[in-house]
Amino acid sequence: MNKKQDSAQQRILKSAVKEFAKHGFWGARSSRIAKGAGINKAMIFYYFSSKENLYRVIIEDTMKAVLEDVRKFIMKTDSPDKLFEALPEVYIRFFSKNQLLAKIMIHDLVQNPDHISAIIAKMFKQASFKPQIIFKEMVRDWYEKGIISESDPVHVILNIMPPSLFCFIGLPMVEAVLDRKIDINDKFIEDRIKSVVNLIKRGMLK
Amino acid sequence: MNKKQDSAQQRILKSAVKEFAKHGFWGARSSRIAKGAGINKAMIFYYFSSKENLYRVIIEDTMKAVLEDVRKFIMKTDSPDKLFEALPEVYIRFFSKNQLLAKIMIHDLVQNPDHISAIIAKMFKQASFKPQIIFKEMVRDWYEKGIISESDPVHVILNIMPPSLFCFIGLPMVEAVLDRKIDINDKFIEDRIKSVVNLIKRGMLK
DNA sequence: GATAGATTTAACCAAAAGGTTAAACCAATC
DNA sequence: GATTGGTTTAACCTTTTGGTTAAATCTATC
Repeated sequence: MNKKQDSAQQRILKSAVKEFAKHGFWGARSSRIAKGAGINKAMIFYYFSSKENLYRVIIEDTMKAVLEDVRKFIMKTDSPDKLFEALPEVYIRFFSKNQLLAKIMIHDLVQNPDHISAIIAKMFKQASFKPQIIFKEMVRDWYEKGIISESDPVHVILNIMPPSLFCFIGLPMVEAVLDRKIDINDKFIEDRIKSVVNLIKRGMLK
Repeated sequence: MNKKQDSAQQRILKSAVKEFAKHGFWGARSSRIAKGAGINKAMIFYYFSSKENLYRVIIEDTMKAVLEDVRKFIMKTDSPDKLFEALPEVYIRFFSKNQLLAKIMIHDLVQNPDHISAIIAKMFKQASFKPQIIFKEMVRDWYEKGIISESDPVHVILNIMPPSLFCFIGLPMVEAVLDRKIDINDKFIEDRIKSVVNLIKRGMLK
């Protein structure tokens, strides 16, 4: 730990991310967060006023970071080819670097679906670009031109996001099914990106 | 509630499934489970001895049911065509009927990856058929014959499972992104199956 | 209708949880 | 070196939790 480099606040945040990822909101213990951060438990409440608020800060920071990455990528893409390459890549790279955040997000999504969707909706309202409209129009346009084979934007997203986002969470099941250990190294990440891009391009582009 | 038809044990199980799905293991409250089942809290411990054991029973029953469904389907399939149609269908149908169980499984997978993989491993050891070997050999064989384009069984599974399994959990995010309500009715289920089957067959078959 | 065994209950308990508090500490400013 | 304001601590408090217990009730068998 970089107890001297990081401020108490940052150390609390780092420790909390680990704790929430491992145990979810309800399983997380503020005493363990304190211990992990090497500070007194009272400091959590001094800086973040409550466990719930600390959690909220983490979720919102995470979502902002993901959406910012996605935004950067999506703005650069004008053709389905590029989009179907860029989206899996940005998701997989982000969540392979931030596997703890992926876990926290999944937790939140399962336990409190309205929470995360409210955050997304709020961010989109504030943002200058409107992914809802951009994405919907893109898909309709491409389908009408006969470029892609899937007409419903809902299924387009559901075909792209889960194979990218959930691969880290689902891996233990795959390991069990195939009776083989898989470690998430650089090669695995590159392979996963290639496989998903290939799947999506061949599966949805005409 | 069918308080007269179901036994106390069954009512506890039903109520517990709801509670665990909504709040996860740590967020679940035995008092709420009791209330939901319309029985005294002590009965939970009378029949299931602990909250943890109640949880274990539910997880194991669920896994058994899923694997039995999958087994039935996989035994009937000898060609990649059939497998790539059957797998998404069995997953999507099972978890659309048992969305609460899907949530519990995801919870468990995130919070305690070793737990669920140990259950799977144990079941496979007891089972007469060996999906690990069958699946691995199938994929290798098909790849060598040039039937499929993905050689790694890990990625084959990661391309099939998540778009099927996680679609119900991920839906709130899709709703937020597209700014549209989506209800999971029969038509949605059929569309989802079609879309995934299409994606996988076109994406991985040569 | 007495006995026995399973089922159900209200009342209780110890431990652990999130959160508070008041005092101490520390660094900068005057 | 006294004052100020942010930071840190140990000790404490309240509520809630999973879990227990001993007595009561029901059910069936003889």
